[in-house]
Amino acid sequence: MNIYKHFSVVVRNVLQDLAVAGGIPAGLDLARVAVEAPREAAHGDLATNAAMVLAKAAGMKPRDLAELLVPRLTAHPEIVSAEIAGPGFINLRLTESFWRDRLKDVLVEGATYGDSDEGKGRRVNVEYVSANPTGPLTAGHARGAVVGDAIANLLVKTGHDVCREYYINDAGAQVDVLARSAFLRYREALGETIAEIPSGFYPGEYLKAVGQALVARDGAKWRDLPESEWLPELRAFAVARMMESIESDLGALGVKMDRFSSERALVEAGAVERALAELERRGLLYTGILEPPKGKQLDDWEPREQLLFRSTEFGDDVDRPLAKADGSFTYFANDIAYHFDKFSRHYPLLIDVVGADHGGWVKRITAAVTAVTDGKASVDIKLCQLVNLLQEGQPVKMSKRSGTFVTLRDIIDEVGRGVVRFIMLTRRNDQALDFDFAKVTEQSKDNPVFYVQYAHARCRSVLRLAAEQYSAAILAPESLLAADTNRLDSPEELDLIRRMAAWPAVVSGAAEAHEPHRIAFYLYDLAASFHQLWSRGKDNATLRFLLESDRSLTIARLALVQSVVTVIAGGLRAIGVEPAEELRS
RNA sequence: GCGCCCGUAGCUCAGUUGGAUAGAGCACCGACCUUCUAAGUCGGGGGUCGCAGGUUCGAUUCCUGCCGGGCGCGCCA
Repeated sequence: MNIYKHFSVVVRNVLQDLAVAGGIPAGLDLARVAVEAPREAAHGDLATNAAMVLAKAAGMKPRDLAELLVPRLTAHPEIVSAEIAGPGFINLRLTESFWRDRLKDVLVEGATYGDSDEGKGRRVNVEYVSANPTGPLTAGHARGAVVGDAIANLLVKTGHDVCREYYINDAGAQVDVLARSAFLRYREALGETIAEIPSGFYPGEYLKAVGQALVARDGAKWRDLPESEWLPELRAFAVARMMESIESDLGALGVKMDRFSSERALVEAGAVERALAELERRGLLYTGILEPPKGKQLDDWEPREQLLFRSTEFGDDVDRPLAKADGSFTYFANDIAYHFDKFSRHYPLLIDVVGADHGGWVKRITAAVTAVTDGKASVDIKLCQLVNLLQEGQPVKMSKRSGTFVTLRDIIDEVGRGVVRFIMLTRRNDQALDFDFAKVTEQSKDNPVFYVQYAHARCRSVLRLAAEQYSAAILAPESLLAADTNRLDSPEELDLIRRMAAWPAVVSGAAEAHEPHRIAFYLYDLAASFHQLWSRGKDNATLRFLLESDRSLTIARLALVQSVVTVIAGGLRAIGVEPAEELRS
């Protein structure tokens, strides 16, 4: 149950009743009425701004309106008290049994606790990673991969029909460079000595395997042919090899795409012409001359007539070129075609997870999507800021040009998949993130992955011990569901229950905002609540979970512990992390 | 020059889409281990939410202008 949505309905019903009774005018706009958690727990369990946002329209003072609402709210069986505070807030306190019933929600729903059908099966396309197929995935790609995948998971949990998609940029000049670089390695594999990789080629060692594989397949077949003969074949071969490696790296991270879309295939199928025809039909194309960009030195700037898209009509700063001097389409034109293609596949909601260097591209693609779909599709672009790789606080040196860089695979091998995925979500996506190899594997409170996993492991340890001391039957669903949860009455226990009750709303909010980092922060808070409760048992033996002398209380506490396991495990899985059974090393 | 992102405790960052006395962790000071894992917990000090206006019952949040940091800026992808 999403408690905020639940009580939002309660408040709205009260307002309707009040309108029927003539206390307030009928037909007030209730859109801004909100029920949320107060910042300070001391203020109560929930707060509503109803009296404040409706006061003006109702022609009343906020507090007077609140006075009318309070008795009706208090009459609700799940509400203990309602009091007016500050400028007109109504603070609600809920019955303890309401909170304890949420524990039953967790136990009954298990792994699906927090899931909802809010998305109503709406189709969403999440495009992420989309790294150029010219080399292995790097540390930088890891962030986009994790963010995109977690967003997709959250959308699935909230009842959306999600497509995880990778766009292969296999149509530009960079894949020709790849092909030529692979050809060098091919000759090398045939026994030639390549002293040094010339500039303008990719120097990476990973291309040796591509050269060898081609020899294995075709022998010396291509060696003495002119470039025009071998280029298309080598390009296709090398791209396919790169994509295999990329897919396998993504697999190591636990990311599985539903679809790989090839830019080249799209272009060859005439998708660009179709998309541009769509824009033409709406009168959004013209031929003109752009002003030279200011503040940047361009020695070779020559004013030139070119095909332009009126992106300024949709909020962009300048109109954007669609055709190059040689008549071929720009990357932007292909991008429009690709987004139109996604829309044509019946995805009205598009999410693009891209690197921060795409900042300047947001306005134009947003404009293009609106234009080419006639406003029927929207795109949300999540820019992921840099990941700074550190070792004990010192930057790890990387240079893609010289071919030395830290790959995604290196990082996973070093710290594990779960750590990579969790740490990548410990900042908002638009905030730069430090990834310190020493810190992320440290077993301390300073390391959020460890802290959360430790809470889960502690819970599992208690459950294992319970099964030993009593019997496995004590942990059976029917045993835990029959627990007398009224025995859970300490502030720490109730705090933990309240936090777990918030989980469905956290999932819903994170999914709606496309902000998976909220899950990581929530899990940290939940873990803290649990560690607090745990340590109370240190001071006072009667506060431990397992009590020989009191079986009924033990069962109630085991129900609580099982719920914590369920919520933490569910939360970790939502961001693609496997919960740990134990951390003792 | 223009655009986008960011500016919150000494440091690293949250802040539930505009709410009340702005929160965590680290660092610092002081407590707690014959224990279901002390790899942890509790307490304390610490703030002009970059600055100045505006919008309104109410602004860290929205708008405008400055200041500071990052990224990007025709025919590359």
